[in-house]
Amino acid sequence: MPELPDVEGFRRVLADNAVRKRIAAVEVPDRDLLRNASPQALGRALTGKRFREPVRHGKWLIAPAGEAHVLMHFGMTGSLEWEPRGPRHAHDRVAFLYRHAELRFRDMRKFGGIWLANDEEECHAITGPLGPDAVTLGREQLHELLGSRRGAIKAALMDQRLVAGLGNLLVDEILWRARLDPHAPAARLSSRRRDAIYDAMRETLRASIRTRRVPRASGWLTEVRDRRGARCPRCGTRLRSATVAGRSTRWCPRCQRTAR
DNA sequence: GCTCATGTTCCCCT
DNA sequence: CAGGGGAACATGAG
Repeated sequence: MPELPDVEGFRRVLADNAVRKRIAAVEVPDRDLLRNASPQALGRALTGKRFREPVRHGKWLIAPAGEAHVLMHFGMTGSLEWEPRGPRHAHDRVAFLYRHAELRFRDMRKFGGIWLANDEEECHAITGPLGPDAVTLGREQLHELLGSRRGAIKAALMDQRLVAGLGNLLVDEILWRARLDPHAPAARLSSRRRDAIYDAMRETLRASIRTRRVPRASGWLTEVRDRRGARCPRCGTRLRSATVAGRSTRWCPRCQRTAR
């Protein structure tokens, strides 16, 4: 699931439940998910400490605790759950134990992970270069970023170094709303087109964050995109399907144009 | 059995 | 250096 709206939801799970409470212990049912620290090192860094206010940047969640920062990335199937102590889910890979509950890092496919950093500099080294977060991105900022970008608009919006937080579903949804072909060259889009992308991004993010995920809502591309022979919710034209920017892509050949 | 999956990284090309 | 394409990672679901 995890795109920006999901991770924003996980940030709230941590912020609403686990912040400022004493971490009693850390348990690691699957150490594969600890990417740069041993279970012992994670336990030493966090036991007896408390998470402070977590920050989300794109699809990364960063929570300071004690002298350390815990970084989480959720890959394709990760999530963060606050649950009473008791039997864990088979895919719980790391558990932060509290007095009466646990914060559980769950991840079926194990593409996600948890990192430990000592300072901000190490955080940046772990996340790699990230563009401005999609939620706080300004209209003019988007225009500037796209202006110097070669290649398809979809590839540009998916590139975390350019804009952080947009994933495959969101980008297809945004381009569908903006009526723009995913293959359209990112640079030299008309100001009208860039405005349409920006407005579609704002609205899609707003609605998705509210539901804590990209909804498969009526009137959205997401509602139909995985059906064979799916039709455009707007005009009924059969959707096109192809790999763009390395990802499965759906778009409407009638309402989404390449033209500037 | 087969294909595909909301992410990232690495390798090889152009 | 910038981008594109493909494979790999691990584990299902249909």
